[in-house]
Amino acid sequence: MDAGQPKFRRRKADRPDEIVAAALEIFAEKGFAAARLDDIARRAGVSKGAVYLYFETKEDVFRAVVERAIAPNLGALRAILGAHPGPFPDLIRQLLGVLVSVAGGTSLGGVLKMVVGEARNFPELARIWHDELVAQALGAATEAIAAAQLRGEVRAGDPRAYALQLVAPILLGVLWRETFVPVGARPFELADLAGQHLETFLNGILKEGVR
Amino acid sequence: MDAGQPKFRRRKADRPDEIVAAALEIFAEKGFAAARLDDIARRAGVSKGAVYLYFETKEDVFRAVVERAIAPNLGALRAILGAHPGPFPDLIRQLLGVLVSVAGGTSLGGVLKMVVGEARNFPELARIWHDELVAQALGAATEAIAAAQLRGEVRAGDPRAYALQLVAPILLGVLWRETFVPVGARPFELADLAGQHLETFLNGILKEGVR
DNA sequence: TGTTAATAACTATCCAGTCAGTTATCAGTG
DNA sequence: CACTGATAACTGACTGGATAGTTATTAACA
Repeated sequence: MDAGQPKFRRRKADRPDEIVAAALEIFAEKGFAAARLDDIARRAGVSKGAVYLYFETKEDVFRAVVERAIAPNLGALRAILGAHPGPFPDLIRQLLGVLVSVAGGTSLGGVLKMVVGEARNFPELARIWHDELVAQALGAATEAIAAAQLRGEVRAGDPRAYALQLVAPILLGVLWRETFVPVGARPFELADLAGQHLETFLNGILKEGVR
Repeated sequence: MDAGQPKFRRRKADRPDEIVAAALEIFAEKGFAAARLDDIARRAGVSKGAVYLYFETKEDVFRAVVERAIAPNLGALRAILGAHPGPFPDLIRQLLGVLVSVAGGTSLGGVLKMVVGEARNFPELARIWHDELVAQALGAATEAIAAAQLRGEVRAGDPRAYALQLVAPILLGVLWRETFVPVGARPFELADLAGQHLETFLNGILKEGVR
């Protein structure tokens, strides 16, 4: 036939990333079980057979997606903690800022949904996410809060719970966007939400007279 | 053969509820797609065929589960709003108390997971949950906060965002329990979390001098 | 022209939904 | 009270369709 375009290109180096990226979209849309490997392959511009050149099983693809989503987020977290801590309110402001930009700019929402939805079916993945990302982020925030308590900036109370309170509205806003906005709910503007929450949270957690 | 125990009992009246209860457990564990109707039937103490005497399709069973989970929660919500509002902090305290007891005593967590995880596959169900429960609860809290702002009790700011901030830590605590506790994470004691959050939130949202 | 990335058609399996047959239950009868 | 249909709740084996995973073959490209 005509030799216009070749039927496919051999691009061994790029395929795995492309497949994982496509899989992220499909998994985030449908969940693990309802996602068809054929769809993932098609979205990656490849045949199903090609997926099996790079991954053993569907579960393997899922694993790659979840693990890949950890690295950049962990990077952002480290970037904050690596910087000099500064006064407590600044640190919190920075943390929320990064959380918002990560939530807005990456597929955190989709992955969050996946992890929540498939935790029971893939406990090792939930564990990986917990151990390598969530627990570390929460732990870092917890330590920062505990340190501020020692310095007398922050009220008494469980610092780990304070850390959860800190991130909860943003994460719930993300889940809201993923879950209810597609069926017509009014979204929460994450930046505004974060701004207001920052005010309220600091106001609520700082000791009298520190402000 | 021996006439010891009959192979089954005819209990038409009780079956639907039993099936829905069993389905809730299985769906909450595995999600919609990965749940086998055979498992649901077995857990309900019945054969798969019997399920189809009472429900048209698997989706129909899922619908029943999600809808059934709305009623009691809506009831609890109405109970609060029906009572005289009282001063703002009392209302908030009450709201959080009910949220915690609902979260602890019912399968809110499992259903929450299901709705989040399957929203894209079942938009009508996400819509039902949003319209009939979530939006109403959030709307009610929003109104209460807006009213308190008018009375000068509460700071300026978006009342809807305040409402989200109010419930976020509890809901995230529930999702934490469902997602990460099974893989070894330390749980958040919901009652303690709510107590601390109540303090922080009120402290952060009330105008100076109101306390 | 040899190597191998990639395809496309195939197989095996799993499971939602069906249905013919079985059995609990009960009203009616002797 | 014992027996007997009649009824319909219930079972379990079956089917059809969908899809995870395999493989024989093709074609890119060095």
